[in-house]
Amino acid sequence: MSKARTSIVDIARAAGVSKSTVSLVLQGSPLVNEKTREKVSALINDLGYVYNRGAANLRQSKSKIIGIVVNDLTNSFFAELAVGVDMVVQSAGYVQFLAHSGESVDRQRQVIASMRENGIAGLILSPARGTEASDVKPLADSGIPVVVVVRNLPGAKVSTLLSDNYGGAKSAVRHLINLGHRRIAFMGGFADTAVSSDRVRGYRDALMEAGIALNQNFVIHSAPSRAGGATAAERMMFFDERPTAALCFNDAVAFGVCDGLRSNDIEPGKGFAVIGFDDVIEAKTAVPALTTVSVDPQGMGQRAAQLLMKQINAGQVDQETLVTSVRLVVRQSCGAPVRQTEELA
Amino acid sequence: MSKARTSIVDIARAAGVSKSTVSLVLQGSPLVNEKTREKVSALINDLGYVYNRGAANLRQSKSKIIGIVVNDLTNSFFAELAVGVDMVVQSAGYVQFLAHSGESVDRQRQVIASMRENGIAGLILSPARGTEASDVKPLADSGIPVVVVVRNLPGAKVSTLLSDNYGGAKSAVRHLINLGHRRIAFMGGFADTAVSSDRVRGYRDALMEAGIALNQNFVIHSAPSRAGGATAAERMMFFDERPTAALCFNDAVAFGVCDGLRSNDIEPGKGFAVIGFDDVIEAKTAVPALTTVSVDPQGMGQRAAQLLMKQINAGQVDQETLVTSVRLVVRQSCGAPVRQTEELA
DNA sequence: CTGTTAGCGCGTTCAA
DNA sequence: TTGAACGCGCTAACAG
Repeated sequence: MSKARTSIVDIARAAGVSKSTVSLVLQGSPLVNEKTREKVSALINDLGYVYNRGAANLRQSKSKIIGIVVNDLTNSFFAELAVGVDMVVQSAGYVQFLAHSGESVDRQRQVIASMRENGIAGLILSPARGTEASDVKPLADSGIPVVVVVRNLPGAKVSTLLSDNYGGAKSAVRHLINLGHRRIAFMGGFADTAVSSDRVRGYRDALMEAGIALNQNFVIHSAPSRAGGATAAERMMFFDERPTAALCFNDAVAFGVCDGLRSNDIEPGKGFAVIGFDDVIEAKTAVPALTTVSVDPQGMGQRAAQLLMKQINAGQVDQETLVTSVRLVVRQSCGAPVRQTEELA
Repeated sequence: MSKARTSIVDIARAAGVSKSTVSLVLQGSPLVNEKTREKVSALINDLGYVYNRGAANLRQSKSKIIGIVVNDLTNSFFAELAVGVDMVVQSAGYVQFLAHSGESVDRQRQVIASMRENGIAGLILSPARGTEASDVKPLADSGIPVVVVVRNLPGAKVSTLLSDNYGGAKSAVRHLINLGHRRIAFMGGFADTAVSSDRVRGYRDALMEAGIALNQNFVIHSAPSRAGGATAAERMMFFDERPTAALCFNDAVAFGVCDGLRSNDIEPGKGFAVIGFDDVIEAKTAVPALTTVSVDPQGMGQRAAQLLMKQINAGQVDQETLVTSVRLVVRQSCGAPVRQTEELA
C-alpha cells in the first residue's frame, strides 16, 4: 500500500503525544500513563506500525543479529548444527545471518566481511579447510565474540567447541577389543588435519593400553568420503594378515569400506566390524546396522550458540575450548526409520 | 581495541575533508579528485574503517538483506535449496537471514515478523504445513516481494516456484508402463496436500492415457516418511492381486516400501519396480539402484532467488507461478559414491 | 511522577 | 567539494 512505512512519529502525531512517549510504550516502560499507553498501543495496531530495528541498532550501536558461516551446508551434519544454533538464537530474540562458504576461504572472508559491515553481535564459524587465524582476526580484534566449531583454529582469539575425537576413537577401539578383535585398522581421513590426528591418537592409545602392538600398515589414510573408504578397503585386501575390524574416520568412509568389502565378497558385520564417526550423518538414513561414534550436531549447535550469547551478554570475549562428548551407538534399521537402539560404553 | 568503531567522520577529519567526500569515495563516485580519493582510501585502510551498512540502510530506507524461511532444514532437500539461494544472494552482494520453522506456523509467523522488523528486501518462503495466505499478507501488502517455493499458497500476493509434480508423476508412470508394468500403485503421502494430489493426478492420467483402468485400492496413502512407506507396503501385501510396481510419494517412502518388501522376502528391483520423488534426497547417499523423479534443489533455490532479485530490482511484486521441470534418473551405487548414470524420458 | 524537548548515531543526498 | 538536512528510534535532561 503505502510507500513509506509508518514510523514512530506518525503514531505520535496521531496520538497527540511525542515520539519519546511512543518509544517508552514500545519498550513497555512503566513511566507512562495507562490511558496514553492504551491509546498509543491501539494506534500502533491500527496504523500497521512495524518497529524499525535497524534504527534502534544504529542508535545503540549494537544489534541482535548473529552470524553463522558453515563450510558445507549440504552435509547434514552442518545443517543440523545450523538448526541447533537457530533454536537458541530464535528464542533469545535474535536473528541469524547464515552463509555457506563451500570450503572456500575466499568466500568465507567475503561473507565474514559482509557480516561485519552489517553489524553482527557475534559469529559462529565452522571454518573452511585452510582457514587461518588471521581470517577472524579483524572481527576478534574489534571485540566481537567468535565461536569456532568442529575444526579448531589455533592462534585465534576465539572460543572453540570441538567434539571429543580422541576419547571417541579410544572408546570405539576399546569396544572392538572387548569384542575380541586384535587386528584393528584405522581407515580414511587425511593425515594432516587435527581432527584426523586426534582420532588416530585415540586409536593408538587404546591399542597400547591393551598391549596390542601397533601395525603401521593398519593406518590407511584416504579421502574422507565414501569413495575414499572403498579404495582404502581395496588397499587393505592386499595385506597378508588382514584386519578383522576397522575404526573409520567418518561414516562416509565406513560405508565406502563396506562397499569395498562387499565387492570382495566380505559381508561387513559378519566377521568384520566397522565403526565410523558419524560426521556426515548418512547414518540417519542409510545404515542397516553400523556402530558409530556419535556427535549430536544439533546439541553442538545449541551449545555453540549459548557460548556465544553468554559472551555477547557479558560484553567480553572468552577463549575457552570446550569438548563435547560423544557416544558409541548401534543404529538399527528394521523396515522403518533408523532408531538408536543400543548405547555402548 | 577501540570501543567505538571508526566512522566516516573520523576518516574525514584525518583526511581534512568533509564526510560527504568520504561517502563519495566509498561509493566510487567519479566526482572526486583523484588525489583526495587516494588519500581517503589510504586512511580507510589504515584506520580499519568498516562500512556501517545499517546506517546506510536507514538513510536509504532499503536494505541488502533477504530472508529465507525453511520448514525443515534437517531435510537435505531444503538445505540444498538454501545453498542455491545463498549462491545468488551472495554474488548479488546481499546477505541472507535464514530461519528454520520446523513446520510450526507460529514460529514461522514470529520469524517473518522479526525479519520484517529487520527490514528485509524480500523473502523466500518454503511454508510450514498449514501456512495460510494471511501469514504473508502483511509482508506482501507493504510491497516486499515474496517467493514461495515447493508448496503453494493459494490466495497470497506472491510469486510461486513449484516442481512439476503432475508432469513428473506422469512420466514416471509412463516409464513403468513402457517397462511392461500394468498393475502400478501410488504409495505414500497424505491425500489432502496439493503436492500429493498433483502427483496422484499425474499418475491417474498416465494410466488413463495407456488405457489401464484405475484400481482405487492401488492408491495407498501414508505418512510421507520411511515408516509410512513400510506400512504402505505391508498393507499392499494383503491384496489378492498385487501391484508389480509403485510410484512413491517421495524417496523416503520409496525406501520404506523397499524395507517393507524385503521383510516379505520380495527383493525390490527384481520384479517389483519402485520410483520415488526425491524430495528427501536420501537418494544421494542411500540408494543402491532406484529410479527417482528428480528435482534439482540447488537449482530451484537459485531460480527462486533470481525471481526475487528481479522483483527487488524492479521495485514491484509479481505474482507469477513457475514450474521447474523434473527428470527421471536412475542412480547407481557401485562401491563408490552414488552417481547419476542414466537419464530417462 | 508524567510527559516533552533536543540531540545523537552514521551514511546519503542535494543545494550551494 | 561541502554544509545541512534527513531517516528513525533512543535517551539524557528538563519542564509541567
